[in-house]
Amino acid sequence: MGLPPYLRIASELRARIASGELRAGQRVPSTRGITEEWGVALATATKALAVLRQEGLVRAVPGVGTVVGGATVVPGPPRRGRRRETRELSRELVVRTAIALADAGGSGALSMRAVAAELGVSTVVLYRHVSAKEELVALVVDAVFGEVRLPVCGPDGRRARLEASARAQWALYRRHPWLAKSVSTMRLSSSPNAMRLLEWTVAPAVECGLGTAVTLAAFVRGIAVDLEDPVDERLGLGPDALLEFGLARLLDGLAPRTPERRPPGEGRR
Amino acid sequence: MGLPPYLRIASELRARIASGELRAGQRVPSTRGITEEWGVALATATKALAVLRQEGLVRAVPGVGTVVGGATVVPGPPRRGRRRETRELSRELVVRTAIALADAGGSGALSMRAVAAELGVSTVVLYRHVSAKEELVALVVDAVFGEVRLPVCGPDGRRARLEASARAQWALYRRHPWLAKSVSTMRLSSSPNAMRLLEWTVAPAVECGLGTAVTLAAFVRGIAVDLEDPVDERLGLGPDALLEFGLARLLDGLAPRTPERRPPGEGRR
DNA sequence: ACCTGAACACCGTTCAAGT
DNA sequence: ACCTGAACACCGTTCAAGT
Repeated sequence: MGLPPYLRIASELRARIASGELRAGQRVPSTRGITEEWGVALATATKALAVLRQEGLVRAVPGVGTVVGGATVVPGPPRRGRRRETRELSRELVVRTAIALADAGGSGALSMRAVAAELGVSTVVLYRHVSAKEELVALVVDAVFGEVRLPVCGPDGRRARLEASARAQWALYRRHPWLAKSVSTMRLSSSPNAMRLLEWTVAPAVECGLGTAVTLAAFVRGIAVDLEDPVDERLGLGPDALLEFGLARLLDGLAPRTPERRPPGEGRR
Repeated sequence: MGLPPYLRIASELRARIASGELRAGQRVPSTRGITEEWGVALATATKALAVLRQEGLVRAVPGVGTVVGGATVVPGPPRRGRRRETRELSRELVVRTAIALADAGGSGALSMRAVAAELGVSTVVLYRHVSAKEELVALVVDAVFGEVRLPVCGPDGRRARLEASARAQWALYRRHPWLAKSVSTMRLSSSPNAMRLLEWTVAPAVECGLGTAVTLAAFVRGIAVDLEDPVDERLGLGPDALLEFGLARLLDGLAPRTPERRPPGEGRR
């Protein structure tokens, strides 16, 4: 039949829902899953899911994925006081919805129009909460970096702390494969939560400057941009193996196991 | 006046051309220059130049920038044989034009429609030479990596060779500030010229595996993504200082000055 | 057979008309 | 005063109508 692939996939999924094979609350295939099952590009998978979302058949749930069921209330913060029952649009809800869409559909799914549609409001309404998409992306990145839980008395050895920081960042990029691309379009230093992480990385006991933390962060992000697309194995190394190999070597340079050199004075900020 | 900023800038530049302040062949301000002179975003600068290009007042010249003068023949390869005089559209010319546009207007200026407009053909024509934008970007990246001139008998010391490779890559990213973002949307391993560079990096004499070259490349690219936007100095370090600091530490790890450890067997491909 | 204008399905952002 | 449909200026890609 002559349907474009994304419509064909959408109607196959629609049939699965209609037949009861996929029930309300159950997850439909993720974009990644769709690219594998149908052998199509990420953009096609994203569009297929967007069709079903538009129809109200499925919705994006933060931290879960795309599930069957009409767009209802995105789980919000615990209600306090006697506010009226209807969900109130807030900057936080906009940001949370954007994250849910990106988690479900990749970086291509993070658009002003898609966020508005998911919330059931017209696009212009978003501009009451953010000045432009650029600001939304910055808020989204900051919110995601806010997920990182840093131990208050973390490891004090330099190498251990740098490694802990790098692994925390890597875990974040793994959890949100679209994140590295979004980070690449903004200044990480404009995110308070990212700065908090960088400063934790080079806490006083570690005795090195912010440049060390930024170098580490650039390396981790440099590998993480490959997380969104399916790996090709031509290099014989997937992103995880690359991270392990490169991180070990970088730590050797930044924090030799036998401490003999201290990173040059870069100004402790 | 109520004109949007990009039209205001376009008409100011138009006036400079009309008055003779900017003459045929001379360079008009680059997008970077416009962002600084008028205090606007990169996208605005790009749009302003696009207006003038559409009008045929200026054109993008590979390796030079945007210059005054109607869209005529982009300098092509030396003509051989007795082909007719009219410029013939080829995949190579499409790629060269795309590079010129990106050099002149940043990564945002690399669009199918803009390339077609610059060549004076309709957009569909491009699809006779590339299958999709994705392929065009891959070709553009490969062509740019082809600019790197590698010494046939390069440095044989491991550290010296790794450093030479990293600096060659950095120079490329500096020359094409949009490159890192384009590379981030594709697999570097799909570019023959990039693979050539990676293999040169870990030539037999250097005694390490491709993983070393890929680690180095990920680090350099991770810092290079910040090259397109104007720096903020909140971290106290610009990309150049970051590269110097991080590269030195990474080399310490990958190729210690007193060679005592050899990178683990990663398979020499 | 070849070529391309117009369309389709998007995008971010703004304006003007409506309540 | 507030809200939003429709518009504007894009984007990548495809189709169908024209020569």
